[in-house]
Amino acid sequence: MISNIPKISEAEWEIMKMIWRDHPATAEQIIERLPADIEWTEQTVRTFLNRLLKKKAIIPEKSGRSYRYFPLVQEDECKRAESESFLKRVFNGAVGTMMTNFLEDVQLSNEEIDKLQKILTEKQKKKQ
Amino acid sequence: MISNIPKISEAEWEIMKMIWRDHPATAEQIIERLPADIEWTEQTVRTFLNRLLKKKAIIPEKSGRSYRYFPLVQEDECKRAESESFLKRVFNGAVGTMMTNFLEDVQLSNEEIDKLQKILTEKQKKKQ
DNA sequence: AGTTTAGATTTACAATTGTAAATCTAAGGG
DNA sequence: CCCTTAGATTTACAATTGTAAATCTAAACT
Repeated sequence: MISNIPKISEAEWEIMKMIWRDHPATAEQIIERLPADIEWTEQTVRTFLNRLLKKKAIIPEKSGRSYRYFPLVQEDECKRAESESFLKRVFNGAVGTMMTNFLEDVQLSNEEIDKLQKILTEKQKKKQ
Repeated sequence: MISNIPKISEAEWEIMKMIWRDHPATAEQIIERLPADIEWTEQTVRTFLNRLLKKKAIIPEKSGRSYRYFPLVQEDECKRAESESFLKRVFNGAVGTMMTNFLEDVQLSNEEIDKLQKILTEKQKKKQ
């Protein structure tokens, strides 16, 4: 089955992240919970919700006078799709290069480093 | 100085990658060298070139009847900008999560694994 | 019941993007 | 010197996106 993940725009991602994190969510709630650095009017948020509805990324459930929204696409799948697209576009699909680039560029906590190393070691074990 | 990296669209990335890899490049050359799975007419490619010119991402140099294009923005910087944007949009800026996700999802060659591990070890050393 | 109003729905509108076709122009061929 | 033509430039056009305003509608208040 071809998992049909709709194309989610940058602004829509913001909305989807809210809904994934905490659903069902009303427009109201989403508006309240938006990160402080985002300044969208209510109308703007409702527009994005409608576009996500049209794209079948979320599904509404009537609740009193308003709707509660549930995700219809999975966070994991969307992340994977978006990651693939990014990887291909920017790094020609070369994961190694991409990783190296990130690692060199960014600082990580000791815990994060440990975790990554553990995953790598696991991967290596499985290989031989 | 605020390094002014223009927003480069998906199609434009394809062109920029060609120009970074091998410049100066004429429109002709770029068209020839495009990956086989991309089917753009000459006009389409020229449109993208013009848009990149307008965005000051490339710079032309007259050469006979045609132009040779040079990159005006650096590959590294563009990659970094694009990576940051992706990271923020999809993973809320959490590099660790992103990395973990990728690592779990993707297969790497032994060499790549080694290289990544080396980088991680380096990073750890520097920390204490 | 009539009025306000919160939320939903419709409409708007410019910028960007993907995808070119149409047209212009100068250089090379006859 | 005129014609062809390769490449450049201009124009096109629908879809998507960011950003809402305008309007509709049903519920809540008086």
